Amino acid sequence: MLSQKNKYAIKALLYLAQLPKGERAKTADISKAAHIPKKFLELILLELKRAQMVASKQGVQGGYYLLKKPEEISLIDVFRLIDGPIALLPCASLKFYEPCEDCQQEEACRLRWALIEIRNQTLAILEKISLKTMLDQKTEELIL
Amino acid sequence: MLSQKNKYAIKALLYLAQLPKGERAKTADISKAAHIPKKFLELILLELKRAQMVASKQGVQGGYYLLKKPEEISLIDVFRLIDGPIALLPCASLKFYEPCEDCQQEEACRLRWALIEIRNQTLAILEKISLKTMLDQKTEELIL
DNA sequence: AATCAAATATACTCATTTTGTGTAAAAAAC
DNA sequence: GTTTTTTACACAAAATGAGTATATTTGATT
Repeated sequence: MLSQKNKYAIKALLYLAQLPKGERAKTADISKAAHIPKKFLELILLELKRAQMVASKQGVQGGYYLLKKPEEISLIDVFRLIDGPIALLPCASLKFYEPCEDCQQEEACRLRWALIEIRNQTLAILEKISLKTMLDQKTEELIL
Repeated sequence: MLSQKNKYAIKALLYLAQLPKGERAKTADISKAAHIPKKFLELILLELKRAQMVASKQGVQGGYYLLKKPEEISLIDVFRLIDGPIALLPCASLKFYEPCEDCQQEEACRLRWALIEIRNQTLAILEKISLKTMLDQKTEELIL
């Protein structure tokens, strides 16, 4: 499951992505528009800033803005930044690999095989979905 | 991420799936073989039993055994039973649907669209992986 | 029927993570 | 130099995860 924080992060990024070129948004505005607790949002935006996804100006006309194009920020980047590994267990993770404590012979672990398969497929999906993709989506395309 | 419990559940099921026809396994054996705390395992097996995946006999020659064929139990069944929804948010879930509290117009939520897309793809993968699939896997097939 | 191994049920503990809030300082604009 | 906004750090409440403890029930074997 997506953490609340991750959900907030994506919503905030989507908000920034919709901003007219050159404009900035203050946390108060994002907070109100996306229903995100203001102080919590500030924390999240800082993380996004450290990851070079957004930038900010302080002061009266300040605020946050995207540092990359909407098509250059994909869900996978946000997920990894906020929630960490994509894989369902660390032993199957690409970027956050850690062996299982008890695992005797990792190579032979049936579960790990399955989880790596799942991870590979998930990566492929997540890479494809960018902020732009999300904004361009039409209701009709949705198959529920 | 997969909960520890879910991981244990799958490992226990794999163990049962490898058992010679007609044999039963006691919790102590599964616990030892798969490195699962015995009491915790009993809890998990009970859940699997209520879900009709396994059955048990009490008494001296008792133990647990699979109630279905290995090809009839897929990861999706176990995941849903133990960890709940597959979707990354409840608003995108098929079996555990719940609207977001703050969501004004769900139909227009960009994030939800993406999450439903992801869920659909994930479901497809998880349905395909059964206990049998996992046991049949060969090391060479693994693309890391 | 007595005994013993094993399953079942319930409640509880403990640690960690998540989700925030509070306070204060620094930066920029005017 | 005052206002507005970001930044930094510390703290706290709440939820969740992981596992334990204890007691009871069931069923096969002797």
